[in-house]
Amino acid sequence: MMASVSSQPQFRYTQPPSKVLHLRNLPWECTEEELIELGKPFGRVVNTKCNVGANKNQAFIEFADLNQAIAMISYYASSSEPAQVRGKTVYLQYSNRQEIVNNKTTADVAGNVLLVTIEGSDARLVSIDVLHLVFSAFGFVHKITTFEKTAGFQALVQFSDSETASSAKNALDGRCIPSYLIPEHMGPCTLRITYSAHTDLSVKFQSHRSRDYTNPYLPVAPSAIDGSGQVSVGLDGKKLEPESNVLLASIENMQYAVTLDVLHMVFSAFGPVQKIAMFDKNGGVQALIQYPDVQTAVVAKEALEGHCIYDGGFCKLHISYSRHTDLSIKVNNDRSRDYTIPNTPMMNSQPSILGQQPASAVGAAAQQYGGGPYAPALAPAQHTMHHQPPAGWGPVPGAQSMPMQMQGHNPPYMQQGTVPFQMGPGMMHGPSHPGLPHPPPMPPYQSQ
DNA sequence: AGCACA
Repeated sequence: MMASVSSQPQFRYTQPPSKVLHLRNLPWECTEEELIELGKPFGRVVNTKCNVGANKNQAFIEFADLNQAIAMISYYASSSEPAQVRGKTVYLQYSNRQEIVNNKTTADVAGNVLLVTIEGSDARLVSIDVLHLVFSAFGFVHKITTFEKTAGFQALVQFSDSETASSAKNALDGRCIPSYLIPEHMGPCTLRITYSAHTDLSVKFQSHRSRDYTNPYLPVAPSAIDGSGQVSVGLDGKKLEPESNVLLASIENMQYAVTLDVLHMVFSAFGPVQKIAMFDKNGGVQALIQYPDVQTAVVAKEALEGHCIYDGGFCKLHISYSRHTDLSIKVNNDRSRDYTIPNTPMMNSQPSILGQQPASAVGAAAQQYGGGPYAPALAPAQHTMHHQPPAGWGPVPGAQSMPMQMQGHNPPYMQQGTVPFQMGPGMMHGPSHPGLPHPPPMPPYQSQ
């Protein structure tokens, strides 16, 4: 006999699982949006096709992953409530196809990330800040990445949700960037917008090509296109970030421990450091460093941005201006310290971490800056985007084993005609001495 | 119940 199934079985059990589901008994003019809504609770719907079949009341839903399709089938297999669209029960089964084939791409499926192509002869002169400004009018922009493709200059703009992204797309697709946001000599820049298949962009650090605005310690550009003074200054990609006496340093590729004292020494090369607060952010370490004045912070930022605390691209600093002006240090510990409080035990808590006191280290390093043995450590890093992971090799003293050179990179810390690496007192040369920094090759302390 | 070429 027949197994006892309900009078209207929603499922056919003979189909092998597929990430494509076949739906039938749909209301007559079911939209793709309704299909997405139906499938959304179970996973990411990457494609749909509706109005298929003889009576145009069938459809397909394709999930990103087979398990998501299984989840939907499984749910409704045991649910007392059948799957419904507009109150009408729809019947689900695995499709006998493995993917929906149509001329639609993910670019037509609404998502929270937009793929923006900037058209125009001067398209690549459009800065990421202008893009941020334009798209922020529709909601909080989480991240932006820009890149050059055969299609031209493109950007991925990430919103919180597809609704916000859709409103931006609807308003901006085919439109030009407002002329007051770009210099007069630039021709019109038209935006062509589709949906991206991305849902969360990977932005490793802030740069002129990519930004992550979800970091609360980074300045946020004006959220509306209001024509105020700030909007015209974003073309160099930097000016929207107001200067501050407090720097936000994030540490990339942190192979070695970077302690509060290391940071204090590095940043003290430019002037008195008043306060430091370290914290973990997005799986990395960041620190806020407070100077008494903006000028000192500017000098420190300019000198340190993109430089590495340790050789071999380790512990690369990315520095921006914080919106803070005075840090609130509640307790002095190994993560936060207020150096302006006279009776505070500063180095005492970790008496022997440093080979040298910061001041002497700075003095010793000062003469070396620009070509001496210590210079490599904080030379400008040119490969800011894609460092090779250092697995398998350690920084070994001696020119014969410069790993980045061996990998065919132009080692950013190498300076022509100089001995690339020499050991010095207190120098860091491998993971066996974590916490020992290079003396920072900084300009001498300037008190003004 | 049924599975498409836009």
